[in-house]
Amino acid sequence: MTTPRLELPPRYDAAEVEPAIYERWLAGGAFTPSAEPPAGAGRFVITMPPPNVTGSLHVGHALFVTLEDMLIRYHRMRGDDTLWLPGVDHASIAAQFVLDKVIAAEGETRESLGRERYLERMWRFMDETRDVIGLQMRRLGASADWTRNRFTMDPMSARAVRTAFKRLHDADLVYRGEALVNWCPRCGTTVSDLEKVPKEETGTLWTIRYHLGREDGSPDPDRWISVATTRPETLLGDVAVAVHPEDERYRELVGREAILPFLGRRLPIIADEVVERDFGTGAVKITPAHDPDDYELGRRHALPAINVLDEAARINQQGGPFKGLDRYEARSRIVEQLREMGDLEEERPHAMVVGHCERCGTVIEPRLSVQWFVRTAPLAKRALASVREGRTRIVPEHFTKVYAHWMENIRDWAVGRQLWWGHRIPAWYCPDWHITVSDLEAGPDACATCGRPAAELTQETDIFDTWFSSGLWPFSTLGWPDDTPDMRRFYPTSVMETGYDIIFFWVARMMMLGLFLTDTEPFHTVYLHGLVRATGGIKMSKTKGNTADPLELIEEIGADALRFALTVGTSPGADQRLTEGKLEGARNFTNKLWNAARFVLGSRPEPLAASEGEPTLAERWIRSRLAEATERATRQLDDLELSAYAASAHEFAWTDYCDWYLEMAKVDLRRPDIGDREKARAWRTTSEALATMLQLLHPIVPFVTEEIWSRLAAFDGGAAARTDLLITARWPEVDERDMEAESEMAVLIDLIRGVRNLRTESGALAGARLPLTVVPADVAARSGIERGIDYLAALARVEPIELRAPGDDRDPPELVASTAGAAAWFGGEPSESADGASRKAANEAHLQRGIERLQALLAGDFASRAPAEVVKRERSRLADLEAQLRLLTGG
RNA sequence: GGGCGGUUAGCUCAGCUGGUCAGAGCACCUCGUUUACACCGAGGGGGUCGGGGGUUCGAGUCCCUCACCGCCCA
Repeated sequence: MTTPRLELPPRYDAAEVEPAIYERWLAGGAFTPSAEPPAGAGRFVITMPPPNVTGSLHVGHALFVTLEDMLIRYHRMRGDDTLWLPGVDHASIAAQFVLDKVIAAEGETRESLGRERYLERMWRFMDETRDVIGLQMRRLGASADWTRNRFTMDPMSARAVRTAFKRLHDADLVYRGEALVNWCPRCGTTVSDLEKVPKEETGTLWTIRYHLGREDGSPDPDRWISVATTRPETLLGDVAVAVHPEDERYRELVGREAILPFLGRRLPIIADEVVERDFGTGAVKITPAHDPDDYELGRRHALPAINVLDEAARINQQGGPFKGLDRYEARSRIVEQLREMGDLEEERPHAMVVGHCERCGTVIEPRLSVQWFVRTAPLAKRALASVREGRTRIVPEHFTKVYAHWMENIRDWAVGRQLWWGHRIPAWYCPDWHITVSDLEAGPDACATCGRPAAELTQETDIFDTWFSSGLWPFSTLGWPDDTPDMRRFYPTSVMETGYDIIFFWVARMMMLGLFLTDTEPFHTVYLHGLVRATGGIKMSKTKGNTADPLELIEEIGADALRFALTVGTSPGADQRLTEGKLEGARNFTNKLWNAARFVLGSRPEPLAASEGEPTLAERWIRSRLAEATERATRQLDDLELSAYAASAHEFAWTDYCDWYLEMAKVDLRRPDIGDREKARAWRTTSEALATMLQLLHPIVPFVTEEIWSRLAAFDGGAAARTDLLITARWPEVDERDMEAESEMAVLIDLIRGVRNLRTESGALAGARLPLTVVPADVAARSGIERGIDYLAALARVEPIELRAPGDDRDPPELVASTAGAAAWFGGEPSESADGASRKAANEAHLQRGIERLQALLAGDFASRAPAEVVKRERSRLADLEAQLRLLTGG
């Protein structure tokens, strides 16, 4: 019999294989849902969290692509009507930041170009960038429907944004008002809390004397109240001094006035419970226009708010002598002059947290301005109820608390941004400042209030916060507000998979807007992944420092390995560290699969006869294990236990299939007396089990499984239904288990392990074939061992084997392998090693301890109070241990 | 200040509704070139599950408390 030699290299080369496989999937149209939904199918839809258009693939993207792709591939194989809709986000502030740098190199600025030309330039820039990240995602194997690729600045999205705003406005959920916002003086816009990065810094805490006012309003040179501040320049906007109502030091001063240095403004001294008595002097200056806490306090006490900074954070005309100075310049001048005046009481280093602009690093300035707001309370109420009542489930569950806490304390949402790149707020002002909101692309015909013609109206210059358009993502991408076929077919979506760090900024907004606008939860499950932390990186990519570049990793170890490593390491809601060890292990796994296939393909009998005969124990066993593995994988994927799925599939492939089954299959295939038909059957089992295993593994390691699948299809003349691509193959059905085969094999595996162990203990040569005596515990064990005796001989390297009657344990030597199903020892010249006796003693002691523990347990309340089933299990464990001990001691 | 997590083998982490749950991978030690794979195979050592209380017949698993670490919100 000739075994055909295959042209497969012994090492799997992912870089060689992967690109071609992706092309095959694309060419097969595998990513796009069929024109008509399959009859009777379930539905599974994910709208991909749109990455920033200016970004490039990082390891966080790699994680989400992997997790979503895994779910999508699984459901596609299940036969569900499956859609994974990709897209990119226009990222106003990030895009402007990047473009500003580009045009700076060309000697231009935003202002020099003007809004219109700047936006034209931006659109050209978008032509270069908008597809980049999608193309990078394909390297990971993302099986997204690129025919439905969306962009948050598409006309489709623009219309959804206008419509959403109009509907919110019509429902009185939108207003224009004054509020304190995070202002980036360099970017010239409001930024959200998300875009404000807190950094710990050592600043200075200055203590300043505010002299008390006399009757005539002049400062009393001898009496003052001291306030502490880290931002002295804001004193120009001070309107009061506050103390705690129960602070004895200041009680008598409450109700009096202090005089603001430089400007002579009269500041009432007021009492409020929010003042921290232990901080600084216990008296604080109140600057409502430049501090969030002061703003709140100012509202409670009906104080005015005086804005002293302009858009570039320079002191404005309110700042008297300091007008025109930059905030930091003003700070030092003010400190200097206070010192000269003798009113600088103290100056000391102070650890504090300062908010910086995520984009440009500039210190964020709280600034009072007029903004568009969405009234969130009614929206949040519904969004909270959806989660509370289980219509949308958050995974992991404990994030429900985080979500609820935020929804319960929600603040109105400032949706305007003072930027150019984005969706312009569709509000128009007439000369009398009447506001008209329109969802028409061309804007309103006339003022809704006074009827002035469109020509007299001017549109709001602010644009929307980028999160406003991404908040509409699950439905704007499907054609909302139109009643499109996609809306009807794919909405609401199924799982929103994203990072926990944007639960408020994105998930919460999608919930609120989705419920309000579509009257249904936009998804039934929110799966929150964690962050991928820094890594040492894989050996060969040290140039990048400690950031792992997914594209480099894919080059080195393959997309499958990267996917596998990321998945095994992930746990919903928790961060992970991507280590070199994990990456290597994952690469080794793809190589293991490759080599298992190499063995199967290489051992195909030539020619391949028709199958005949009853399956061997190994065949029955692997089929049963496969049934169990299928059941498990199905349940884990259904339950979103993605890391557990990857781990169990790995375990099955490596341990059950490769280590045990293939080794036993070798025994079956190489039986000297085997007929062609029997051999064909045995081989087909290896190949069919491999095929099923590939199906189970495909969602996590799609490339290598597809590659093997195609080679198997080309090579396996007999197997049907394997001609198509694996990506569109059906997920395996769960077969019946064969419990007899499984329990017989369990005894056998246990015994083989025991004998291998005995070999080490007795110091026998690893390669030497030794005679073995086996004493089964009972008849069932004996029949299993008998059936698998050739496996025992081969895998434990023993022969001949004397298989005795159950319980026939005459003349055991010192060293005995003792397992639950059988005892065994080497026959012939018992090779006694030096530590044999102590080994035996240790084993005896171990068994003895176990027995005593169980005896004590069963003698106590346990026997009467624990469930019968549990007691029974412990009793049989005890019996097992006792039997093992008897064999070991020869009595 | 409020809230939410975490603390399990040298490292990275699993352990669902309390009852083989003390595990996996890597690392480590010993052996091994049997024709899929040394990116491999066989065997092995290693943890009083952060500390202390409590509930229970029984607790990494529930409750209380303390310590340390992290994140979010203010």
